[in-house]
Amino acid sequence: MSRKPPITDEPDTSQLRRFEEALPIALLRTREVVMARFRPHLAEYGMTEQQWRLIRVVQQRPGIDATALSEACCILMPSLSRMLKYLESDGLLTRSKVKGDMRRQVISLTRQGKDLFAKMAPKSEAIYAQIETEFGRSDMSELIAQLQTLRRSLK
Amino acid sequence: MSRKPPITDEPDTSQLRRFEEALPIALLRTREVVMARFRPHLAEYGMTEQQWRLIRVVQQRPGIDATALSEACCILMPSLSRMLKYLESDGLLTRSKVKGDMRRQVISLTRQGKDLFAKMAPKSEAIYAQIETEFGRSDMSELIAQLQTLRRSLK
DNA sequence: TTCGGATAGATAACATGTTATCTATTGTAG
DNA sequence: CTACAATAGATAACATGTTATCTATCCGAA
Repeated sequence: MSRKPPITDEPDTSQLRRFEEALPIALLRTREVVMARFRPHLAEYGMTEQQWRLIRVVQQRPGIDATALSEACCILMPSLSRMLKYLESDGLLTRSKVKGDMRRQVISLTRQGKDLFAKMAPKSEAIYAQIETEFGRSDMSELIAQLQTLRRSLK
Repeated sequence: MSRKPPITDEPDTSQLRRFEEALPIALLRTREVVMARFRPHLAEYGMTEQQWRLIRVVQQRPGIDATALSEACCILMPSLSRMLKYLESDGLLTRSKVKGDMRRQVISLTRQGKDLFAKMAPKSEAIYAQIETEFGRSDMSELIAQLQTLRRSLK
């Protein structure tokens, strides 16, 4: 009696529950539900989720270099390079070389980029607060803490 | 004394913590750390994360239709259409029309698709078990439960 | 000092994500 | 029965994700 049944055309109900409950898909689904709240707001300003993430980080850390921005935004360098090119040509941010290390570049928001952030931030905050209210403020911070603990466990 | 300070070139440290701790980025980072454990295994078989997710669901639910597969895998229909086209031409799955509703199609694994699943599944399970061990089995199920609770709160 | 390794960023190539729209079919109110 | 809305899936167009590779610069050991 092997514990591995033969592969057949029948549904494998033994693993169905496992997949539906697996951590990676749970993280993905949850993120979808959360981001669904933000998407209409982002769409009003023609921003993608990633572009907004990037703008926010540069607003908080003007003069950040590309590598640190990539890490902070969870956007890999090839994607980031493309995005910076477009956002720069759209006039939302500037890139400048660093004296002392000609490989690096530092990034800051233009006036237009700062204005965009200022226009979008309040509602973005409001949406986040609403999510916090619906889920529960303490549950929210507990969840975030657990996620951080998991990351530390696996690193 | 406005609570909204003027926008300057100085780092806005008041919101830095918030972004780093925000739920969407926490979910993203955590998913990255988890998936990093699976990627080498997937790469050995030339599978992307999404392709493997799809294969697993079809293995568990042969005859599933495209809409249900899209929902189960968290892959939007336009992406799914492309993937099914390629995976079918690679001989890993089949699509067939449904008598009674000519719009729908049902999907099943070919022998080759089943063999691929059978080859990959054990190590995939082992990686998952290892993650469970490092984080803690009970913490893991608690986290998954909390994620589900959050999804229900927001729906 | 110099040469080889390391680092910062860009680019190529292909896969997937996202929104809008399209076709074909099905269900339904009138 | 018919016109119309709804549904299943496909396609277009563009943005991002992912791996591999490339260039330029920096750094450290011989």
